[in-house]
Amino acid sequence: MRAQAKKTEAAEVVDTRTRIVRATALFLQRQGYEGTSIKRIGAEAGVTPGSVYHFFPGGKEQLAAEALRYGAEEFTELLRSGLDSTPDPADAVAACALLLADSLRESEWTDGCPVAAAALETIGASPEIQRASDESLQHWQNLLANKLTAGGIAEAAARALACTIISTMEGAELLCRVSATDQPLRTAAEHLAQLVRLQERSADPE
Amino acid sequence: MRAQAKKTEAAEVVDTRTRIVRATALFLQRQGYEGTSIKRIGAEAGVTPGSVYHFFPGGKEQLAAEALRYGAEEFTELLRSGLDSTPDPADAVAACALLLADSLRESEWTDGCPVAAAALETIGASPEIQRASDESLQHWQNLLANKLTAGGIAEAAARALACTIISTMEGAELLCRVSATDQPLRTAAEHLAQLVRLQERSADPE
DNA sequence: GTCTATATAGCGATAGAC
DNA sequence: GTCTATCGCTATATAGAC
Repeated sequence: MRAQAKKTEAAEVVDTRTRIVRATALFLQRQGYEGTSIKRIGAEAGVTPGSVYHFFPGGKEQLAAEALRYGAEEFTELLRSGLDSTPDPADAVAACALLLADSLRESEWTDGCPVAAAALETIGASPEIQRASDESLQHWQNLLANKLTAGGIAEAAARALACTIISTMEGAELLCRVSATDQPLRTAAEHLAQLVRLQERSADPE
Repeated sequence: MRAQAKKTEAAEVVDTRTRIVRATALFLQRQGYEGTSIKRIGAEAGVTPGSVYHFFPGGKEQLAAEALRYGAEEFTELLRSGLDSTPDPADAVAACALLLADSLRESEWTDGCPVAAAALETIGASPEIQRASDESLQHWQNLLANKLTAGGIAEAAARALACTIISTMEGAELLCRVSATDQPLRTAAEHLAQLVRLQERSADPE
């Protein structure tokens, strides 16, 4: 059999550019932006710094912005998975928080949100990264809002709820990782479900 | 009282060590841990790097841990101010979120939580900073829980609520700073007040 | 497209004069 | 207690061979 890539093979083969983006996304989740060097990214991807700059002439900032969007897509999948797990919006939101807790514990709290750390480090300093962060956070809120409106919650209330859900999940993730426990996200799951049910009742006073 | 400092003076006089800690706390809020250098800290404090190491032989890590606690105390004061503004726990919690929004907007979203950025960058890499972060987050939760129990909420429910309140405020701060709007924190204030009232009713079914 | 080699700068940290 | 000077290292980024 040839050495070339077949999707069915166990060891996935990806092109160099993708390996670089993946390595960057991983380090952004673990150490943020400033703590991640092009040299280490290259080493993880199996290339030299020169190759990194070949694909990303805009340097570290361009690479980070693209890796941030790449990593954000993974969290989008987690959200989709949680939201599709049940038709009930409140239960679905709780499922998302619990999935996140499981995912974080799996990496022993090392691999977190690809947006949070990099965004906090570069606010007001890198418009490129800030824009990518903002778009990811907005996208997640849209996914949630769609589920909530589909469940009968009014548009405005759904958008507000979606915003608070992302806020709470982001903050609870911080507390989980710092304390190395899943309690904050499990508690958040409970409270967010209560909050969703509260808006359901407000909108539908039968 | 010492001879050098008088609190009533307009231009506050502080000793070198305190100036270094303050400068570090400021940079931690703006750029996080990795993006802050000893050289810049010294420049901001008006001393050379050598002086910084004179006061902090443990280096950047020791200095950051102490500055983090120093900066956390400022947020403690903001929390106290919000909690003391009204006897009603739900209103008090909302007041805290709104005070935070005002404080962030005042710096044009540049100066954020002294814990969040540094903690996310150093999880699993600096036990010293991680411990200081954890203690600050726990302390804030204790302040909130006391207010909630004083308002008639049962101990366990109050602790859980306090955890979610800090989670939501931390996450909403991230969303506010990234989007340069106060909407996430204002929405969070509303939702957190609803959540507190919900536990009040559960505990006291009159 | 990937490499070696390097330019330039900044980093954390230390030694020792004053 | 504060300084100057510097060590050893790493950073981002570039130039050019292959």
